[in-house]
Amino acid sequence: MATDKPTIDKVASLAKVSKTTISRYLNGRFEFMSDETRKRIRAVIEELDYRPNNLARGLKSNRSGLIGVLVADIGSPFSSILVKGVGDTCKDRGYQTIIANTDNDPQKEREYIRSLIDNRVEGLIVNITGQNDDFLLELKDEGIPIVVADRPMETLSLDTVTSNNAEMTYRTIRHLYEQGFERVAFITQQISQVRTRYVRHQTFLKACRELYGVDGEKWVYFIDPSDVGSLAQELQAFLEMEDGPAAAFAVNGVTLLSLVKAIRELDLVMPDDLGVTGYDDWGWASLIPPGITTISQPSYNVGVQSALRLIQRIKDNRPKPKLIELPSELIVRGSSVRNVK
Amino acid sequence: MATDKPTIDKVASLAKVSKTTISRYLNGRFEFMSDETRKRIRAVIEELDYRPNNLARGLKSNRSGLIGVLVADIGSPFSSILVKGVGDTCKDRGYQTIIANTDNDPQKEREYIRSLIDNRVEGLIVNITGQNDDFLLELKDEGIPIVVADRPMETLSLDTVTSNNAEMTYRTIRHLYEQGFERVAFITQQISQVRTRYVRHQTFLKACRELYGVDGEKWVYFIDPSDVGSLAQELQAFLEMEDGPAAAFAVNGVTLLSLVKAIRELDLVMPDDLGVTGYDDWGWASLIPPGITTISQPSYNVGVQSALRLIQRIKDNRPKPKLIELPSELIVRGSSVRNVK
DNA sequence: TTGTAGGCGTTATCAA
DNA sequence: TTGATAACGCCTACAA
Repeated sequence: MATDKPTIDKVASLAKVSKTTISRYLNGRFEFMSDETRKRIRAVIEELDYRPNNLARGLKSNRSGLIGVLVADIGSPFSSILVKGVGDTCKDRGYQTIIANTDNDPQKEREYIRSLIDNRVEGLIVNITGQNDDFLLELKDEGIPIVVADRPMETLSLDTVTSNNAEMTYRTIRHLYEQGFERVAFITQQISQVRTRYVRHQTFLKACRELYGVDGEKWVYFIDPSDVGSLAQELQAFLEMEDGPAAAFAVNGVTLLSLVKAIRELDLVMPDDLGVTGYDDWGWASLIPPGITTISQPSYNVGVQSALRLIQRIKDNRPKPKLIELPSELIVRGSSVRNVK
Repeated sequence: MATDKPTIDKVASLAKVSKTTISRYLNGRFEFMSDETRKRIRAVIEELDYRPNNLARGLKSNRSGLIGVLVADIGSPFSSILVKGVGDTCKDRGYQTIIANTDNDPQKEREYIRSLIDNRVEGLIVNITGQNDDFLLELKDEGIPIVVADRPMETLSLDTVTSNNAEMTYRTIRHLYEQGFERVAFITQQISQVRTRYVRHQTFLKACRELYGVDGEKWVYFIDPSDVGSLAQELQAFLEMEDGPAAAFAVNGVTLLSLVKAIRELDLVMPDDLGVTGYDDWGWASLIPPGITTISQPSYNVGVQSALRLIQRIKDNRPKPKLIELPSELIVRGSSVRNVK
């Protein structure tokens, strides 16, 4: 740095008071301060454009003003909008967010968490990979405030903010059923340990049993979203399996995108050849004729609520873990509506 | 925190050496350290799961290991992918990124920058709003390493990583011209002070002069992307203005999305009623029949290069500012290809 | 090869 | 109403 930043000592000497008084001023404790000194201090601070050093503050006070956020994939709209919700909320309350991207890699997740803690973040908002539960619980036991965003832990032993996955999945399958589709392909990435995928998968099976009276497993397709060709093949096979109106449900936005690509590759017409539904309304779903039926998640609000809960917990870490489930919205469009009778 | 974290003192006492030695160990200066003490220290550190406090480190050494990143809108794929590029690159080199979202608001931009500096970030990567040039230059003069990502400053007085906007815009208009479109609407948000918008706008005008021999201003439409209805009206007016094949160019991804929505609202057929091109290939452009012609920007790489340049500059802040222009790609799809002769 | 001591910029506890 | 002074956890001359 060319020009060295002014420190509290410099302010003190120019204002002709001790640094204790400056510190009081900085922390808004004017109770016993004469108006005169207060004004003098303010003048000096403005003059120097003095700003306290947060590292020093944090070191002394154990309050860094930093909140760590881990997301699985910042490149996906879900994560980035969630991050925005967190950021806006934290800013308003005097916190800065440090964001790290785990790429769904449990090892990266651990490394980043360690590093965030080294930077003395006051709390953590985690979109978990699902493979570090024990590690997270240790941290909790060490007293670090943690909120789990979007993907719950199986045990729910941490504060969790998510959306009503089971309900919406069921409702969507029922919608397809009521529209007269006679079978539904469930298109998903490997479940890995991702709890939302798991819940959606299980709910799908349940809906198949209760509505179609079948074991849904035969309609489940595990795919790699980047390999549209294979997906197209699988889809073809699904369609040829039986006659009658068929539909598909994509487990998340990335998968839905692949699904629509595969449909285009096969030159299928929605909903006649295949009814289409799935997770994540990312702006383009309405544009693809005849409009894709999607479940729109409250990502921004998940971010906001996670941040609020975390900040609460930073102030008082005693409360029992709480589960907050925010509602998603099923947006029905042409791709799942059969106009034939 | 329930269990207090171990400090360097604790490690020192358990390892029966002074904290100087521990500090040496932590910083990898084993040159004059006996193998035995080294092992002993390692054992104690593992045993305690000791990790140094970054705040204390940064306070003393003036190296926080933090890099600040400001983006205009983290919710847009452009920003979030850029952020990912920055994050990946920084992580590999031992830096953490603090990300802040300015919402294109110059005041927020200033506030965030101040706050990042309070946290002693070692450098800044900024997707500038374009209205804080003086402020940024002051910071530069104070010795803070800064890289401008995507949106250049008019004066180029800072390191800049961006893409070849002028070239790609010109090439796209020429493509439309060569396809026999007789006029081109330029759909844009308010330029504000956003340099990329400005450059694209100016290039459009230039292309109009050189190719069509007209003043392109009459074909420029300033729109609010969230107001699809108005855009549809304007588009209608543009189409009715004259006969002959007409096309449109959207200045960025957000605008392109609105444009396509408006086209759907008006029930226009691409490319017969309107040829469509524009910035940002965000995954869905290929899905909308007949496929939308887009310019795909190297966002990830802009992030990577920005980070690399910044880290270089953190090490040596003397070099003259450099402009790095990365190539974008024009992806021609059905929306701009006239198959009639 | 290792240790002593002082300081980084704050905050907090006393005492005045 | 204000000020000395001692931390916070680490790094680094300098000394041994």
